[in-house]
Amino acid sequence: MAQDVSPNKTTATNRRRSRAKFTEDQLKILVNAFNQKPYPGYATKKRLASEINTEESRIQIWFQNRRARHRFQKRSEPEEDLKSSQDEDHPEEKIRSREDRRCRTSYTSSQLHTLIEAFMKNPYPGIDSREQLAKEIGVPESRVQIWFQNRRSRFHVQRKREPDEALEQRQDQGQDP
DNA sequence: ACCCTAACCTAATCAACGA
DNA sequence: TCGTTGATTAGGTTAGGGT
Repeated sequence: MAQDVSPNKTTATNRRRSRAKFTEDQLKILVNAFNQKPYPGYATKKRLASEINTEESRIQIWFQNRRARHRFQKRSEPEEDLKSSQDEDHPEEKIRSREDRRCRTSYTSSQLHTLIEAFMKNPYPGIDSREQLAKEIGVPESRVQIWFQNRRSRFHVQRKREPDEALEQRQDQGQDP
């Protein structure tokens, strides 16, 4: 698609975080945990993270990717396997036992100010920028990443809503759907 | 070249908190 | 109670590292 607000590549500040390589032991623990609970709560992710010595955000990403892969496979093989697997959700039971989320981060107005300013300069900060920002305002880098994701998403939505009007005080880098 | 998958993205939705 | 916004999800894309 021609939707390229994309990061300006080679700029050092837009680099991705380096790719993790899990050892077999680590993978074994992750896969095992996944088979028991594909939707772990925050406490579980935290525990796994310290167990295999990585960050909680890596665990989160790993589970997301793993679930996606599984769904894809299931689509290929719609039949088979019906009952042999363990557990299946009793909806009610599952909803009740919805695991804990990470508690909501609340930002001070000065932290928000810093974030917003950075967003206006570059809505797609790379790992280095995010880490620096995180250090500056004293929150984990993963929270900064989530903040940018939400901000971008809502920025896009807001834009669709108001095609015209309020076209006065906006400087954008020229992009139109 | 190709494959696998971590990293990253958007859009929708859940849910905490304050006015 | 309701709007704002942080957290989580589905589902898709980008890119690093191994073959």
